[in-house]
Amino acid sequence: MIEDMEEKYQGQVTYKIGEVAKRADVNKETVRYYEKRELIPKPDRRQSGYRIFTKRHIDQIRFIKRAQELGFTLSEIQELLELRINEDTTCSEIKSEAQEKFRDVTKKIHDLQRIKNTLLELIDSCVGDGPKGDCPILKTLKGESETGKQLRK
Amino acid sequence: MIEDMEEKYQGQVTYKIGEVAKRADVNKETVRYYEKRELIPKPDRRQSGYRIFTKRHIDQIRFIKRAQELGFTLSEIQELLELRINEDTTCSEIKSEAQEKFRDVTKKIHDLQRIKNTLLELIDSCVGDGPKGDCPILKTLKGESETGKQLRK
DNA sequence: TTTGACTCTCGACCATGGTACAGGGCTTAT
DNA sequence: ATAAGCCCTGTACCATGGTCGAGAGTCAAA
Repeated sequence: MIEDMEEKYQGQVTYKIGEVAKRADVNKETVRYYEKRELIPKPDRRQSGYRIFTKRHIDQIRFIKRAQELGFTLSEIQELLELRINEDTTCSEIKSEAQEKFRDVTKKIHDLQRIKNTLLELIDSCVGDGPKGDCPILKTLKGESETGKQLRK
Repeated sequence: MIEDMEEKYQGQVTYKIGEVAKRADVNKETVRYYEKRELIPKPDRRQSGYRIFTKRHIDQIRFIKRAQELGFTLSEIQELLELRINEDTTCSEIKSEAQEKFRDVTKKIHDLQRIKNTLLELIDSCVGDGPKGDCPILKTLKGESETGKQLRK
């Protein structure tokens, strides 16, 4: 057991939380939050209680951020990280996670496309003058028109 | 002032919350939630405290559900409903709300499309055999490859 | 009249991804 | 040695859109 954690990092570059946050471009609170959610390895502590971070931590936070940009949720990222840690994990398992996400995203685009088309129809159907009484958009939302029927899945 | 609300609805079709929920295809709790959020008019009460709903309420909940399908949030729907109530509201105001939503949706589709393309690139770059050590997907997430640079906005 | 199904309120809880204190304790440069 | 500027924990809070349960009261059919 190493008692003095500060000794363990002699000669290594370490970071305090503020530095980590800046380098990974996140909020300090976010770093603590990721630690709590076990998305990054639990950092050692100085005797004062200060967290001792290394480059690994920064890299991992960046990893998380990139995966988020790809639409992975934090829970999914957690799975991804577990795969990464597990020695037996194969490339194909990671690939299939990515494929599943791809399918999710594809579906989401489809749904939005449907919504977009309906909105467009509504907008086109509305001349845009006169009082709201005759507004075809409201009529559709009320379920009074033909177009409205398409809204129901 | 009407003291006996039950009298007020003599000869009219009224509904209790369970019936409303069934007809509008939502949870009873959702109906109460909408009332609390002022998305539906406050129903009168019987002497027992039971809510008295009419067809108007059911229609309005359906309106809300349709608007949700179009990607409006409850807050936006609230605005829409306020427009509807306001006598001075014109058709063109409603139209421009719809247009704004259309722009939102279009942007969201764009973002997702970007994500989808990146995922596809990643998937294609990975042969899918061998250990995870060389997995190009992980490498990209780690920021080790060229593709990774595209991930950063 | 009894009994089962319904309704009431109120507060807590769910997931998601954080943010914002308060009230302390360190650290570091001057 | 002192003060600014870090860091710590813990808790509460933000938006979003609900859901659930407890404990009590009501309604309606047999």
